[in-house]
Amino acid sequence: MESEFLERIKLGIFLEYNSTTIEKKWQEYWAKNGSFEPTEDFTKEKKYILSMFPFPSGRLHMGHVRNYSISDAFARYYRQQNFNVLHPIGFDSFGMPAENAAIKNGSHPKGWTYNNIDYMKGEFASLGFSFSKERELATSDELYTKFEQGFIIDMFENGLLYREKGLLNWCPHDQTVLANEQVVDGCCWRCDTPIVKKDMNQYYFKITQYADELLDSLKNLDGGWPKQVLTMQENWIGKSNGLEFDLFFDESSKEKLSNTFDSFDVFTTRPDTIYGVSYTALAPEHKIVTYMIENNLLSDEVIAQIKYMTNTSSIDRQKEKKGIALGLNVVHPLTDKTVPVWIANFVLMDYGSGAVMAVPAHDDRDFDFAKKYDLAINAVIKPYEGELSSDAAFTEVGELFNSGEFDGLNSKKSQYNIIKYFEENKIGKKTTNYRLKDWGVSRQRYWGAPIPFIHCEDCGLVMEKKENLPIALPEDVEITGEGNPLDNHPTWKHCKCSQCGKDAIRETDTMDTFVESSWYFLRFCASPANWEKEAFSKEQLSYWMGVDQYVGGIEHAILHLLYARFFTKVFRDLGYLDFDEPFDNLLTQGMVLKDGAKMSKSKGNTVDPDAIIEKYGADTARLFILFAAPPTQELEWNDNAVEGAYKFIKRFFDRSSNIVKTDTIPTINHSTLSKDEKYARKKVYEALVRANDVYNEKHTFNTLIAGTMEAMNALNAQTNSDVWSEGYWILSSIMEPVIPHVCWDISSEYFSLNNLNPQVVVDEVFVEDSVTLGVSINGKRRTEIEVALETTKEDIIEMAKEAASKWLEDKEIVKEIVVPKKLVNIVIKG
RNA sequence: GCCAGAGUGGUGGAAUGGUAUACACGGCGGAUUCAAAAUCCGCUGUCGCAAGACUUAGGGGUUCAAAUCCCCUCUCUGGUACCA
Repeated sequence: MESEFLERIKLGIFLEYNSTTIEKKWQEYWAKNGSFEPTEDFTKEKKYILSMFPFPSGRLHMGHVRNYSISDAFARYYRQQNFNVLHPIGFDSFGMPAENAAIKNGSHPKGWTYNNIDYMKGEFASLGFSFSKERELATSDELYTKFEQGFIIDMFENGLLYREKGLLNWCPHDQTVLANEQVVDGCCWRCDTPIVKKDMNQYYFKITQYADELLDSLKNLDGGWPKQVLTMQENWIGKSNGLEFDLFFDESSKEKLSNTFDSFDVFTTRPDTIYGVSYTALAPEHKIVTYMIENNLLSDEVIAQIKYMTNTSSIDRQKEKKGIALGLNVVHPLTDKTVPVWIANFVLMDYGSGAVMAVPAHDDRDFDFAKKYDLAINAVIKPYEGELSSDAAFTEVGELFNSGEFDGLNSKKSQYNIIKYFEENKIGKKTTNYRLKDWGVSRQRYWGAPIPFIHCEDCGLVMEKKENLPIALPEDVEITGEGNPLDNHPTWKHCKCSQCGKDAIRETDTMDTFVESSWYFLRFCASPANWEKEAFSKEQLSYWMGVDQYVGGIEHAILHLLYARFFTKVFRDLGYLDFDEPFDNLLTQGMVLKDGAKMSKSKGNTVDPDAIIEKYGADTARLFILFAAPPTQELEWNDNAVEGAYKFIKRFFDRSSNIVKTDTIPTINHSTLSKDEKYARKKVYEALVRANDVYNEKHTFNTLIAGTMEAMNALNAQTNSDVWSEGYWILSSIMEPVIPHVCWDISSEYFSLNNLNPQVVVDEVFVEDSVTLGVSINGKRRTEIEVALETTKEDIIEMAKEAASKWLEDKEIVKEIVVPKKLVNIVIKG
């Protein structure tokens, strides 16, 4: 008997799949029913599924679609599993592109931003993402600014925010300061302009106070976070242990410096090489150098060279080692020999103390410099095997010599002894240094949250009163690209001192936008009913946090993810919350490529999500994106494969006509089924088993989709309508997180939406009467045998030998191995 | 340089010690059609007429058995980089 659909295929009649109609219908249904709002019933088990929120640039790109397709699959799955799911979205809406657009086309940053947000909300809806609507927010909302400014004040009061003059990274194009984390290869992370150093006042978050904890608690994230990200953060924090000690000038050098300085301190991670010190080097910005310039102790020519060094961008400074002898000497702390003091361009003022001891014999960098300027190279470590070479520095572990009482020690182990010696004689101490710097957060731009401080002539730097928050941006500004619009505004900055009431000046710097993204995930936990009243409550935070699954791009591995961890720890210490880490599990999705390159406007290889939705529908876009590669890998766009995804959905929709309407899963007597029918059931339940595994553990949606396709192929090879119905009951349930619209449509048409629930695995479908075993000779597969399930091991071996007799002639059988239900391996000799 | 990750058909990828190449794309052939699209069916790792042999970047090792574990080399990707 032929099934109805085979008849229809012959006649060319299909169920017409119209993505637009179906998707619109269900999007309206979800919106009307508030289907994706979490409940406030905190007795239910929860899942907090979060994707990194977008900057409202105007339109979604494929990277966004991938990001939210992944998080939406998680959210929808856990909703099916009866969890209380929080899957919120917002917009990281402050930032320079809004101002750049204003400069370019005269729009107001606010209007530009909120227009974009409206458009992008429409795109989210058309993709069927199951975001909570009630909790949508934009970080440029005044309500958001209000609470953020409150936090800033709290942090300032607790010494976690301070203002200081310092050498800053300045982007000449964007006319603003950048954090170290925002300088990429010496250039601005946004516009690629080479950075220059500028001396100015700036606000800093004291992130270095948390350096140790940020590093140590990375190990608690092991397993939940990709290793790569953990390593990147570890390297970024850059903890190193070593010895810090003072180098004292000799008498004549002290005189030259008019006894203003008698020493400077240096840091080394290689105290074992201390006897090999043959020169020392200061950063060109070092205070001793500055003193010498100011007091005319150096020739004009030398001063010009120093100025050149300090004004060179860090990229150029790295090209060639340059040095200047200062004509000063220090005394070696252990040998009392004099050691010359140099300026070297490779010594960085902002690491350690801006001065180093140099051991050319055992450090590549010091070696290059010594060769160039013909300085002494004193070896003090020799290899355990082989000879020391004079052509290169020996940087391995070896045995100490020419090192006084430490001779003969293993260089690695001697570090402890040498540090101990320095400490006992009070000439130095064990120290830890970090690469991590405090986070500079002020920006000289308009479109950001104002820093809520006031400069008063009498009181100095004072905080704004909390009841006056938010300090909102003025709307009547001119954005020209020249200077800081807040500073140029005629009235905005004039205010009264919050302490003495006298006329004062408002701080015109605004905050780095990474401040907003450092706590938005906490704001989402707040019940919208209380949004006006409070930023969030401890009770709500302790229910929803930490984020069970965070999904976003690897490009945020350091910046955002480090700052968000820092804020969480600060908020904990300020008593706002009581956990240590914000994100329990992190999935970093790969980039979307086309023709092997990242999709970008400048390369002209973008694919517009709206166009794909219009042509094929949101379900096709989502299916392709989740099927083409595992989420953590790069995804190569392929128009043909998109077409393939569309065809699968069409087929999936069309064959649903084989379902017999039912409100419960059909009961099937498995033993009465034909071989094809049994096989189809097995494939369906295999897909179910795989689905649970994928959603909970492996996150390889591509294999879940492949499993569904296999099950469809198997269903297609049989005609039992109960098997069809059961198959669809399960497949439309496990595929709902991926292609929600078409699954809801089928489910409502045939199952009264009763199948979008946890599905029970039926074990009987996996029980088989016979099994095919591979037969291998010496591990190489040669043939196969089909055996009944209860066949004894001996019989299996006999059958295998017979089947493989061709390969066994004249051979001695050494061993026979039977792996139940898998294979037989026969080991032969000769 | 250092640190991490990866290398499987023409392509995206599957298999995490047990029948390598699932699923899909592309290609080829067929059915349907006046024709095309759509749809359906079949074939498709390499060499070979076949029997068969070979095949997971390359080399070595462990094991009855390795894409998978270990060692070496190469290549690619990402991060970081004169960090003392």
